[in-house]
Amino acid sequence: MKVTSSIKQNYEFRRVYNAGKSAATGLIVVYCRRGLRGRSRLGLTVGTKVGKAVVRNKVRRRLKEIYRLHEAEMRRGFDVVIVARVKSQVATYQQLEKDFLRLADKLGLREDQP
RNA sequence: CGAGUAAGCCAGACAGCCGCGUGUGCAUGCCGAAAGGCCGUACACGAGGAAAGUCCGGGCUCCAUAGGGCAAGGAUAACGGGUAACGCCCGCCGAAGGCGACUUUAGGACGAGUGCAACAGAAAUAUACCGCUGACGGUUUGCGCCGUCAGUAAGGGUGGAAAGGUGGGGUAAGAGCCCACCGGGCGGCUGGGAACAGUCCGCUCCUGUAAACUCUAUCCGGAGCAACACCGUGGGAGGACACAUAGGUUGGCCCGACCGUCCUCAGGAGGUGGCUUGAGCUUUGCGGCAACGCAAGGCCUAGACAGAUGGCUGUCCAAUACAGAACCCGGCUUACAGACUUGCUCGUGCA
RNA sequence: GCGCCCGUAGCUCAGCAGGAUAGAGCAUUCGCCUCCUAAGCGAAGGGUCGGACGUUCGAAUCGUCUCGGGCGUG
Repeated sequence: MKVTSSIKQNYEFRRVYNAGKSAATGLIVVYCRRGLRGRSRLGLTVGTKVGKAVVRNKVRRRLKEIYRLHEAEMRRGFDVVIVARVKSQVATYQQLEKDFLRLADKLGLREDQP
């Protein structure tokens, strides 16, 4: 991912949860917060409740892939955290993609579509 | 052909586009005093049979320990072998199941001691309720009946279990009291490397329970890669030096603000190593029933640190299960869609 | 990684050095009481003791394996 690094430290996640805006569907929750200028950052949270290691890996990889494919459309300079909910373990890739795009529009993370 | 049984093996394949981790090479664009880091690009490699549960056994590291033993605590339990070791594996014996191939098996000791055995039953490890028998006494013409004392585990019913079982002799009635056969135990003899087996001989100890305490034999020091080693801002402890209207830092100077200096020790956050070449995999030959061992040749096969395998499309296929390395090995256990191979057994038919 | 605990009625818990009817409180249903309700009183229903296998004459209790849940600690 060219302009996006990842959020790693727990306090950074906490800052986004507390001080950021959020939106949710049944599958995922998206938090966002204005961060460094020109650099976007992505954090993924897939808790133990979602499933076993294989299931969590699959959900995380799908979310990462969704973000990667739509990175070009996103506004820069935001810290974004995507939290997977329990239902996401049975969702298809297409469902996850649809929900993410809807939430991104709602939070104003995407550039205005031409 | 059908039914079964045992063992082994695979764990979707191929192609295209986008994307990820590690290593090597190239390029030198950016940062840096340098070491090096970031970015780009090419190539190679990139999860499992259980990576899982964490139930055992080790390696490795640190701590403790002169060396050894005892106690405590824990584990294991027929015998022989394999192994680095094991509670694992192989072979074999006994027991149980199956027509059979074969499967299952915590399988030492209750003849060292202690405990427990509810309810039922007269009585539960010792016993006389009913019954049977004898003696004495009473009663009766007599048979018999009643009482006291003694003998008796053959019969009754209870129970998981009632002094090993069956038959005969014997006796007042009975009893391993005696005999024959049988079960189990102990000692001897024969066979076997051993467990063990035996139409052999002797003894006569014979309820069950040790996944009850216990006894016997063997084994075990503790903790874990977040171990441990190195670097290590700030702060801490100790020592030496300096003793204060001093000195240092900030600053051109004053005011103001802050502060002892050096050395040693332990070391939070963070970083680097540990980190993958190993009781390794594989081919052939030899030894062994086998587990396995030996020799020669070949191969290098993830190493992350918020943690790499995903998305889309097409073809084949009946369909894709259980599931993600985290210091490393040997096992065990558990989960699992299916595909394939081989040996053997039983039944049926044909020649 | 290491260590520990708990699964029993719809809920909260007893019973766990084996003994055969598995109890208690709350809740549920029915009856009494009351003009009605609550409270009170009386009764009833509801459990394969998380699962499987074993030891034993007999297992909620003992052993092994397993499933689920929770906690401590570096």
